[in-house]
Amino acid sequence: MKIATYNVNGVNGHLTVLLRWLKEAAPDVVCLQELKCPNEKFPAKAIQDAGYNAIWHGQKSWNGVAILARGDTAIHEVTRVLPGDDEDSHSRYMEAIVNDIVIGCLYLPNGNPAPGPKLDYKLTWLERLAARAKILLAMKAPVMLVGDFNVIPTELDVYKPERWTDDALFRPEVRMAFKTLVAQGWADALRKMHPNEKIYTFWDYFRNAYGRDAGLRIDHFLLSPKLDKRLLSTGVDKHVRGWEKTSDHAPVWIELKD
DNA sequence: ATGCCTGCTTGCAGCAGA
Repeated sequence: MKIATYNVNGVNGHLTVLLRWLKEAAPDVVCLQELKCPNEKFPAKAIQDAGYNAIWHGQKSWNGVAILARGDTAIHEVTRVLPGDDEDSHSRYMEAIVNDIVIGCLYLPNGNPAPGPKLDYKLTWLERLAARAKILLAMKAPVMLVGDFNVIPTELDVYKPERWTDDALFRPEVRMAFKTLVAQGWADALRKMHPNEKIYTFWDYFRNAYGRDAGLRIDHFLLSPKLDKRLLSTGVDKHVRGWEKTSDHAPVWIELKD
């Protein structure tokens, strides 16, 4: 089974690229982030025509997440809210059961400019995620937390670490929160499969970042022990970032033993 | 220190992204 995550940066603005990639990569399950459209504008028909069922939670202009499953595979929605803050109106989390795997699809807040209220929101969100993650792990079920974490875990995951020290993606407290989360018992799938390799999943639109390979690794798969045991391979479809009218992220995927 | 690009808006400049 192949499961992918892709921050599309506008599901309608980049629909052509999404459909082209779906056809090429044929993942069984896909977590999307940054739909940037309200629920009624989600391109459900185009995605269905491409052969995928979908559930989605959008929002006007910003955020938005979706889970897609190929063919007849059912998607059982668990929640579309990350518990812990009734006032939080951002569409950043969806949880569903697909092929007996619990999948948390997430779009973690960026947090910039930092310090400030946006960083505070990010750190609180990370705490809420850690609380949810702990509950999911305790279920002893196959679980994965997947998506755009907006966290650069280590210096190996950024082209020029010294430029990012004060950035909300790389600040010590953010990296520490991520590390603490992983230490609950999760496996960072891409890093685990490729311990010393430079792996990027995002290249900014500025200054020809993709051409210079000035990237970041911020899209992650965290696997519970049961899924970690089934992990076969991982990858980044980097070439997709080079397509016309593309997102600033590339699709990332893992393969699991069925 | 800022803007660089890009997508989105009851838009045509401003915000957010990372």
